[in-house]
Amino acid sequence: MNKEIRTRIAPSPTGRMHIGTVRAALFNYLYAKQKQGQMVVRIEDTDAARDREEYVPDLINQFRDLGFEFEGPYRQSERGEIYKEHLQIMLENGTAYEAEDSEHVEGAKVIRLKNPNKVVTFNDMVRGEISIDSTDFGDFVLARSIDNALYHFAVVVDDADMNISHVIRGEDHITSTPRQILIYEALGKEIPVFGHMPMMLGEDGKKLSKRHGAVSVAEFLEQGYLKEAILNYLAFQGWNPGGEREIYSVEELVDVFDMLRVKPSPAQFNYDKLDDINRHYMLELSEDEYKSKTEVFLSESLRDKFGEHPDLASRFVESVLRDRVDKFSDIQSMEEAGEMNYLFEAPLIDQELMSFKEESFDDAKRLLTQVVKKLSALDDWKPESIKETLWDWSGEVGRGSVLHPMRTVLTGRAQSPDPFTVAYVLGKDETIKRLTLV
RNA sequence: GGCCCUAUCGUCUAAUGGCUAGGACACAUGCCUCUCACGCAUGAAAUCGGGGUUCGACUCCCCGUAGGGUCACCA
Repeated sequence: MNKEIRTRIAPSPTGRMHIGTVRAALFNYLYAKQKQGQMVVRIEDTDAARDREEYVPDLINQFRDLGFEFEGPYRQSERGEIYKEHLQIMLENGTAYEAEDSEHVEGAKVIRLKNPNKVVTFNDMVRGEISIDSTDFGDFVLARSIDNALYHFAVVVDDADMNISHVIRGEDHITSTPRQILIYEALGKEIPVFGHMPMMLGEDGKKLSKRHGAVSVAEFLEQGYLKEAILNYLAFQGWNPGGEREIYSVEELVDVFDMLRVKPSPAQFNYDKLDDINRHYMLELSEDEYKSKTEVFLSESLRDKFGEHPDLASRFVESVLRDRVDKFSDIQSMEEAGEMNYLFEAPLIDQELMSFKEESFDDAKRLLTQVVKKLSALDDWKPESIKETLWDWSGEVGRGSVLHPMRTVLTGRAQSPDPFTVAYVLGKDETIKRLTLV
């Protein structure tokens, strides 16, 4: 019979959840889920000096919000007794011994492993056979004292106790795997299968850090990336299903995921690619979802205006924002760049800006008078019908001579959406009013 | 430095001994257009180097080189 597949993700509460942790969790989750197994979450908080209690809820809530189902969370800080029992086993069977502590504090003893000094070999799911001589790390310390287990020991005891069948983690743990195998052997526990996924680097190939931009999931979320996009992107860092399709939901990934296709080489983070995938998911958002997420990124005053003019806001979101936004924080940048100023306030007339090429202000004025006349007769106020009304005629008199002044009068900007869209967004009355003002 | 891992377009990657080395992002050009964005089309762009093995190597082996990881009484 097949043993149940159990994986685990074991973060330390030393900061907000790192995007790399999310990726590790995702791979563990996909693997377990696909095999009808279970992923357990364990908080590794045995380092009182660096751990901060305040990060624990963030870690757990983040996993939940991202949609991972898991067992736990367990906390190492609550498992001292179990470590103690196992330490005793090793002390008794001679695989560990007490030794003088390095600070030579009176009466203090640390517990060290009695290293068999041999070549340890294991079969890594992504890299194949790896052999390392354990002599390299000597009789390393397992615990500061019988009541104070250290990382490597706690991890092994926990993984064994929680029946973890597959340890999927970052490549930075490769060289510590033999140490842990030694502990499994000393304890007489079954050794799990290891799989070391490649590191995720920053865009310059260096370790992903603050200076590359966002590094915690929270930051990505705050920038307006959708969690579906983040997860989809992360799945493709170091893995892919082999085809040319790149958009997969987590549910779909569960079906196609394959640990054996995980690449051994490190991947560099690429914000442009993330943006592209995010845009894809944003396009799938309903009008209401899109609009309410948009409002979060608006200034208070503009948000109020949106509230006062819900129809105009909806038209703007659907016909302007949809095409121009990769992530919701782009909306913030757009507002700051003044790209939304024209929505609720007519821009000042700028004769120079209004003039198309070498044409005069009076030419423009004369043409706009005709635009007003044509549009006034239009009842079906849609971008397509507005365009239809002006298209052929403007072609005859010079398209730029008509559209350029029209657009600049409406928006006050050298660059903006096309005049048909803008007119539609502003509404018939406001459009006519602005065009007449000239 | 010792040990370990890795190496295909700028980036993410496909091709698990057999095609003109494929796709996506980014980039460039063109089309759409008064501008910007979207969209569409086209293009440029890679097997780190050297030896083997083989009828045949991106693919397997060895040596270099480069990058990364790890060497705690941190996790």
